[in-house]
Amino acid sequence: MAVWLMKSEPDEFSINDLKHRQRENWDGVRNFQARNFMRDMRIGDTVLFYHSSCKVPAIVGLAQVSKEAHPDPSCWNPESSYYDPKSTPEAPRWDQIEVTFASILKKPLTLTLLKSIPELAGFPLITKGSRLSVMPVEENYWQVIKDKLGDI
DNA sequence: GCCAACGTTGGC
DNA sequence: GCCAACGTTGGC
Repeated sequence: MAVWLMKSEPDEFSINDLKHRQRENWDGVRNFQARNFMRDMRIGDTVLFYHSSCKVPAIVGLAQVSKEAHPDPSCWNPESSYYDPKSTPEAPRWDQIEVTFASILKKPLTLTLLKSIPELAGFPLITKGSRLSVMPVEENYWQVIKDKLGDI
């Protein structure tokens, strides 16, 4: 079973929003690398929910993949901020997955903390300039992070 | 196929 | 709000 990390701006969609809704389509991903990672996701995979572009960037909760990749209709909607005229229903370019809420961490794992852990050097989230919004969490990194999750 | 220009991400 | 880093676009 794989583990992934997904970024969301809490002003747009936070872990609390996910808790209230329980399930949510993860749409709007408009980066090929991130999309390809989503295509590798399988039902039941663990997702680390990360708050980005906010006061305290951090892993704030856990979720599970509950639907595998399928076309993201927001790219066909001219009203949507995710609209992409290059994607058509005949030739879908972008995919979404669905995640289901699992838990909110009692203590978020802040980016500052994660950066201070030597074993996490090389983890894409903390390498300089990395802007990937969806990334795999390799087994060795997952073991380290899991240790820091505490009581969930 | 190169690369400059541009837009976006996201930490600070 | 700034700006470094990166991805994408489009002219050539």
